[in-house]
Amino acid sequence: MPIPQEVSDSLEAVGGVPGLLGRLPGPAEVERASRIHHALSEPLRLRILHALAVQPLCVCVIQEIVGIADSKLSYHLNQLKKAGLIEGEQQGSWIIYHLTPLGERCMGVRYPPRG
Amino acid sequence: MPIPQEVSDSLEAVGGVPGLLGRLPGPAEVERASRIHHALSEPLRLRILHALAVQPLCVCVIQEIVGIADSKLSYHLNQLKKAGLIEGEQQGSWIIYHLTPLGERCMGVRYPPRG
DNA sequence: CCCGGCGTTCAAATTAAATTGAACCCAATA
DNA sequence: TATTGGGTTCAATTTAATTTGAACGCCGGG
Repeated sequence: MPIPQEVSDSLEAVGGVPGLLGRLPGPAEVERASRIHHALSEPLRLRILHALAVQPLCVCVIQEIVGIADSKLSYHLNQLKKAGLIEGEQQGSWIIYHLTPLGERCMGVRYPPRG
Repeated sequence: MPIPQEVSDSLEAVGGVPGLLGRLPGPAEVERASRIHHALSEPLRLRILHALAVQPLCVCVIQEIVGIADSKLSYHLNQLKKAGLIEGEQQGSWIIYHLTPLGERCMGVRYPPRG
């Protein structure tokens, strides 16, 4: 009795472990998704993204919204940028950040409770 | 000239910073989402979820699929469980893990490049 | 009852991420 | 060109997450 019937039966149907392995996404796709999720895994960064989902904002206004030190904010903005979720355009003295298309798609996903 | 026109104009339209703050989700919702994203932020865990999206599996089969030490696997399964993405049912000697409804919804979301 | 397989738990060590404050760069303005 | 406001960068520290291996608990078969 190697493994439970319930498992081995359906595992047969997909070609065993090798068959199942063949159905999994490749490393590149998995790592891309994990990087995006990691960027989204901090409340502070989610809050920034929600604000930018309303409209583009310069750093000083984002700072008012989240209420943290400059360098900390800059760090998190950079994390979001590296993940491809936001971009910043220089406008004179200011840098105006906005969501990228990827960022917008991410903000469209919701995780309601008991789901 | 406090902040850029482009920003201040649209900011006016939503009621300034206070108005924008009112549009943001509350802390509970944000923290819930961040916990889910954190669980999804590791390639190993994503791989496990993809496998479970094909069919329920006992730990020993998951172990074959991901090829890591038992205790490490157990740690990551527990992270996924705590995030509400998977559940395990004891079947005799084995524990069979499966996606929760939330887990299934999460696996339906994709992040293709250049999006 | 004892033993082996299946999986979890625990504490210690490692590694990764976030925070902090000072220094810095750049553009605008006097 | 000196100065100020807006943001970033850097190195050092702190904190959080992951890894590792040994010990443990549970169930089922001799």
